[in-house]
Amino acid sequence: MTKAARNLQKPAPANRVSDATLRGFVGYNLKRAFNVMRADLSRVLQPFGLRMLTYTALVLIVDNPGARQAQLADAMDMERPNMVDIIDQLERLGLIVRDRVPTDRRAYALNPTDKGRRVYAQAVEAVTRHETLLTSKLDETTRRMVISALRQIEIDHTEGTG
Amino acid sequence: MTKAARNLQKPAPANRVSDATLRGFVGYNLKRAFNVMRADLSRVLQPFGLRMLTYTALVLIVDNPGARQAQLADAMDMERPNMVDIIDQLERLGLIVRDRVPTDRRAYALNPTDKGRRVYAQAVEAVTRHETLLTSKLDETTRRMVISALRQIEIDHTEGTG
DNA sequence: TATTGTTATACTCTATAACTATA
DNA sequence: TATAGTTATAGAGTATAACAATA
Repeated sequence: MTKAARNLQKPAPANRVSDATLRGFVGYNLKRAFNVMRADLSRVLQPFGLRMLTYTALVLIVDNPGARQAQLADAMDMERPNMVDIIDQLERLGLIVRDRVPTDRRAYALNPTDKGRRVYAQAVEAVTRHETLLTSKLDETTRRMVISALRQIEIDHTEGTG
Repeated sequence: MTKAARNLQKPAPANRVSDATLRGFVGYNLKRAFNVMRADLSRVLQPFGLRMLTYTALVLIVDNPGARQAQLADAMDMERPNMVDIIDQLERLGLIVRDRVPTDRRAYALNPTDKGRRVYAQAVEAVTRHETLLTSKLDETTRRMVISALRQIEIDHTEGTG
């Protein structure tokens, strides 16, 4: 029996599940698009031994040498404890170092290594290609408008909370 | 010492972490907005004993009574094993039932209970209010454009993959 | 007292492999 | 052989509580 023939035998309402109710929400479409993006990004970052968050942290450290973990956690909008493993991994990969801050012996100044800067350049390039594919159906104006709208969603909430 | 005064004493590059490189990517803004949405949605759904995925599944089951788990997993773009716990939870909450399909004893027809339909109505209303707040800075045209663009991102990838 | 980094822990979302009972 | 649901397991991304060292 062909797949089409099989489908015809299935009960009508169960034949194809409709998500029409949910499709009207930005939140639902946001979740779906995010999932697609994350799965694809993971694949792109795998050759570098990176995942989404270690990639993000590496970019922030190269762009902001000397930043502390708490500042990084703040910038990534996450809790401090979750930074520890991320920084551990980047250090183990030899991409960054934890330098002691002489004026505050509680803190670490996070700095990229030469290797870290090289991997940064390669990874950003790979992610840029990934982004191009991801948004291939959007013209530049739409792409910018989406970025702007997503930021509005984020900022809006941040204002209301803290 | 005031917070502003403290900030002035910190080393310049570490003072404020810039994510300018990442902000140019749709992917990064997507992730940030998604995180905000998810945290807020969890709070909204908590009074119903629901989380993001159980809410999604409940809506799909009420809108598509009789659907099987595999179909639901397909609609939610997730692997079948991950549906089990979601359906278990909805069943334990008394919101849905697993009815045996007479013509295929391997499968379950998922159906909402009366309580499930009531919670559905209340939860969708609460999520609608949440969505309104989330997108309060976007006019209706922009909101629709964002939904359309997010869907393009998702569909684009789906075409390339399967 | 407050902050930095840390440990411990738990919850949620996701994926893969392999099993059972059916078909 | 293939499919529906399941079990077991692992990897990511989150959050909270509490601690030691330092400010």
